[in-house]
Amino acid sequence: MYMEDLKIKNQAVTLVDQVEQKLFSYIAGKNMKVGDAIPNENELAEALGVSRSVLREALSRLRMLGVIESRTRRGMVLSEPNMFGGLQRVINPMILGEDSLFNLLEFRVVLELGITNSIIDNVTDDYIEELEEIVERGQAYNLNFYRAESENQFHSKLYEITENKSIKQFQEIIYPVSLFVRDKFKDFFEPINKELLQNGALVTHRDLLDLIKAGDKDGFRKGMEQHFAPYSKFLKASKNGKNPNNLNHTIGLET
Amino acid sequence: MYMEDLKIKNQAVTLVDQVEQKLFSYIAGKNMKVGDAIPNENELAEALGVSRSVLREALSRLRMLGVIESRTRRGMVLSEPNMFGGLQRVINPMILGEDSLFNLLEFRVVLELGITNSIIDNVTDDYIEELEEIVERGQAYNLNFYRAESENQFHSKLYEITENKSIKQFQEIIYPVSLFVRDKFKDFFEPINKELLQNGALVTHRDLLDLIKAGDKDGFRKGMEQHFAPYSKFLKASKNGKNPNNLNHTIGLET
DNA sequence: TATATAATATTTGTCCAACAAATATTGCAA
DNA sequence: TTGCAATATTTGTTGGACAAATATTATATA
Repeated sequence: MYMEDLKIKNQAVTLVDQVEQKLFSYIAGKNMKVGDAIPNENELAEALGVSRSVLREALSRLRMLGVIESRTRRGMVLSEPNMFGGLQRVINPMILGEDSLFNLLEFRVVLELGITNSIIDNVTDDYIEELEEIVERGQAYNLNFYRAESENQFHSKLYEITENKSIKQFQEIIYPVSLFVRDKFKDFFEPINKELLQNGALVTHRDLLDLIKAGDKDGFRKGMEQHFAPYSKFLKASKNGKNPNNLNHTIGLET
Repeated sequence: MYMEDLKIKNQAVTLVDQVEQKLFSYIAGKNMKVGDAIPNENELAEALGVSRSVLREALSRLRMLGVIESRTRRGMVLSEPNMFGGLQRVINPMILGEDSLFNLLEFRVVLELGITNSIIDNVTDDYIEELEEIVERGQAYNLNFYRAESENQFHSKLYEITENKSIKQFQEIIYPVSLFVRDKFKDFFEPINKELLQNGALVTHRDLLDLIKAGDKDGFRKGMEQHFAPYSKFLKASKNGKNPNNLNHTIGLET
């Protein structure tokens, strides 16, 4: 028996939770496909032995996730859910703790390093032209902090090149986290960027684009690693000083 | 005006949707933190000008996402949401279309290639020992299809080494997709694995572990790329034959 | 007075009944 | 057969009621 099991549950599992569970297993169990009809509310409520209100609270959850759609008199049908709809909702209000924020920042870096091969493989002349325009529009105004617009467009375009809608959607949802962290801890990032600039180790979007054009997988990946160096340093520092509150202190020691 | 705007909405935005939206902006707007109390249902319903039922259907959604917790008589408080709770729910029942499944498969490959650096940086003797045990337990029984248990444990452990809970949770949710696809299209994977085996190009978990122990970042990454080669080939084939129904045909042409 | 116990009030969880709005179906008329 | 009107059905929304849990208050006892 694990210690967790001893924890007093803040609330017994509610009827709605159980119904939600049953609905999901009903759908999964019947091997239903998108477009298939679902019994109407009265039938479901009776079959489940709960009131229509409880059922509807559960159905409301499925509706939010996009698992079902419903129209008056036409009933409910299964639909293809938006995989990251839930993520989008909970990220928007920044109630996430710093641990989660840092995890997401690292997630983004990892993801972007992971797609480098795919980018080189998939890139076309059209894509390169679009990247060119984005880079030209985004003249750096402060170290490697590009104008937010161009910054976003450039990285967004990289994901677009993978032609993987899920990855792209995910990136667009968690991208604001990078901005948030970068802004909140600018005291950490600015000296690092300054140092990189002095050492000539700053990898700009222009540099990255040139590497893409050269079709140099290893070079491009290493370029990306260097481009994300400030984030990597930040994440490393945050891991050493476990407690986020100590972060500023940790930073003071490291710079 | 975009064409999309012309599309007949399958249903006007419902009251519950609007209330959900307002609740999220309420939370975001007030800069609320975890643990903060939320007005009780009657107050909220009145303030929003909707019935308690509608409000509760919206609250039910926030509860599912873990944004709020509620207990009888103690009211509702903000809580730290589970970022991937929604994803977990919609992935479990395999109602996702093949496009989404393939995207998720690629997502996994990308992610695992992206964490290779982090793994080399973070790995400790303890982790290596755990990996050793996992590899020993999992003697290959059929080409590079490891016993499912060991397969899962090995890759799961790699994510664990990153010490990023979000990435690990994400991986665990989408991992079943790999198994599902691999099983569904085994006619595609088996000849490829056979070919890799004959060419001595099969990278096993043992090989990967040796690369990790050597601390060889480039080697480890290339090893992972090779380890995922069957998936990469599969994804490439699926992209060429756009229509998933043609996939078997495409495969026939390519092998 | 301090403490334990009982009564009370409040808040979420659940049920029920009704009506509104949309729309599929049926029946009727031209 | 086609077009239109009446009907029925299904989801959307409201309001009220009670149950269950628990915080708060009042009461009784040492």
